Amino acid sequence: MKVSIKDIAKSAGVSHSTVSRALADSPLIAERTRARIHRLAQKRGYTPNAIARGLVTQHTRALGVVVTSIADPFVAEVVRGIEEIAADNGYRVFLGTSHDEPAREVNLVKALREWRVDGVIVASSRVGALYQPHLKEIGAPIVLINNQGQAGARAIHSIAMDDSAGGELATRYLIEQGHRVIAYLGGPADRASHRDRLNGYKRALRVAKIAFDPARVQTGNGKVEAGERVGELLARAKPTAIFCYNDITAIGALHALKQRGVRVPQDISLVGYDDILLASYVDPPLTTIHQPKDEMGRTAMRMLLDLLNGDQVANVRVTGKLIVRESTTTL
Amino acid sequence: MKVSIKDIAKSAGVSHSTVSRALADSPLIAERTRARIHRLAQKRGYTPNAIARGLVTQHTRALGVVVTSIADPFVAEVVRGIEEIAADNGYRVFLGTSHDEPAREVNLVKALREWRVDGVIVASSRVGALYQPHLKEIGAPIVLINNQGQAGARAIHSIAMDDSAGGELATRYLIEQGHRVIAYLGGPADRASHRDRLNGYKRALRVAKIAFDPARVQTGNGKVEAGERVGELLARAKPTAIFCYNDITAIGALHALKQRGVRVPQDISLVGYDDILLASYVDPPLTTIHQPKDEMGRTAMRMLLDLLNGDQVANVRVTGKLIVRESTTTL
DNA sequence: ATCATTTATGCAAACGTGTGCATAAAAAGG
DNA sequence: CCTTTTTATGCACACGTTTGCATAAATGAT
Repeated sequence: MKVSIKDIAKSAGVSHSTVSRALADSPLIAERTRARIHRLAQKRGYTPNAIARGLVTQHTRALGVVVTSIADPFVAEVVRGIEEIAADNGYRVFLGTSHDEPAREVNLVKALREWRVDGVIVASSRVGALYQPHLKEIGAPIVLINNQGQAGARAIHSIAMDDSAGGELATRYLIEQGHRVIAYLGGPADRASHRDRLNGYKRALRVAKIAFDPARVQTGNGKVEAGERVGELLARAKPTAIFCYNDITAIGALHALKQRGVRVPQDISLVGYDDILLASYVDPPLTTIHQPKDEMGRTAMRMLLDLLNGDQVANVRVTGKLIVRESTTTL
Repeated sequence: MKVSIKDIAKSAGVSHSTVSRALADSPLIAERTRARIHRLAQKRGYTPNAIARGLVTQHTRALGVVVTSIADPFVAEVVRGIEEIAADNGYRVFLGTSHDEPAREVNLVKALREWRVDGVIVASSRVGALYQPHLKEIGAPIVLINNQGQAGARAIHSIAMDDSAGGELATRYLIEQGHRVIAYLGGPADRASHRDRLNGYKRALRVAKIAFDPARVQTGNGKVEAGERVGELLARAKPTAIFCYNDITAIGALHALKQRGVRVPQDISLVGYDDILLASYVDPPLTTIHQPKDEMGRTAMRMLLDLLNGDQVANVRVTGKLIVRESTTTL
């Protein structure tokens, strides 16, 4: 049986309110008794009960963090950033993974409501149709990371990568290296990040007055297989450079190209996206767009803290940085 | 303001106890009122307050999961497994990361006590000297994953990789491929997993009647840099094969070898450990020891469930599987 | 119709804290 | 020394549930 505030009150011969105040270092309590009670609590190994405290104070100092899959390295980095700042500010993190399964999603939201979390951060690649309405019912501030939500969803705070800018950055770099026939080996057609990166790609072409050719674009699933299907794109578009939806896709492409004897970057330049750990260790190391993952987590958490503090916060849009490695060369 | 059990009691014209029982589908309540109350609760958007419930029932259905770093792909997979089973059984997971920093560790343990979690899973590469005694104070069942705890620490449940068997497995394989001069590019000297893998390495040599030569062993930090220092080992021991502490180290070695024109596996064979995702996508893909990461997480969680259920549980020891890829060849 | 059961509901205490208000004790002011 | 102010403590209620026990209503048995 855990020792409670009443137990130590009895030992000290005071009321439990005095103990409560003493432990909270309230100025109402005489220094002598305060010290005495602290010592006693220490000796008895007293630990305050966050449950009981939460019940009366009406806040829990607990946060919900919901992600699709913690096994995704991108997500893991983000969560790392969140947890770091949360811990530093005395908040606890409830982790929930949805795996994009509706059943798990509703379960998760229910749990967060039941626990009366003070705030929520969602780092879900897809904030489902089902999800969004449920979310606001939680009745706590919410920060979305990289949400795919339509712009219409206001009153919800978010921090997002500027995928459009990233796509443009990557493409412009290739153009500056002298490339003119640049292909885009994209991701899932229904994903906003894919569409935005594609838009950036188009914009860069437009600026450079290069005509956009749909034959130079191919969609994929964002996994290795998508990259391994680079052959079709090659045959159709005969590009000198390929901008890939993400590093994983680029690595798949690298694999396929190597097998058919196409050298990277001598024969073809390759640009990825995300800058996952892997990117610097494949051969050749990938030129890519770096996403500041843990920094995004930290920023999201800081936004949430401001929100909890009642402050106004502006949505944040971060731009990726181009990391030039050895998978690209001048033409 | 959230709607409470009393609010809907008032609407229904019954006492709050009746509502409580009705919502819990107690047989004490007449079917008619039960249904009526359920409808009402639904309409008013009632969500039970887990805090209040926890206070009276004395259990929270919340678990603490403490890890060193969620950004470690190994850990992430384990956590994924834990979370999956936990969620399926109606348990919530508090995630805490220690980063091997004592200050964070004590903070974490304190938080877990305060929250009165029902159980704890620790997947920390190092369960510090500081840590262990604090842990038992939590007063909840604990399952350790891959704990470095000395065997003396009984009454604590654990699931662990048999690192010794894994080290032997890897080394034996290299021997079977005809290698005789095999080096071990190890991890941190104070880590049990390092020592165990080293022991396995030695045992395999002994069985094959190959003399153990300390010059063929080098410690590292388990990160890429450790692998990049493979040059020293090469110069000193001139091995035909290297068994690496983990895949990350192996990848670093791969890099360094490539830079100095040493071909893998033609000139030297390389074996990793862990089978992280990365392992199959580097060039050449790594031969390695596969650790069933998410399965370990699931098993740990099931052990904890048994413990919570008052059942007796036996410690588990799992053995890794050898995955042969292209970084090794016969001599 | 009367009493004994069964069934359905309400009462009240408990979980461990925080906190406004009352009050006792001590200090200050005259 | 008496009143006023300050200082330190206790009382009691609240937070939202669950649950043992009492009780009222309904049913059944005779």
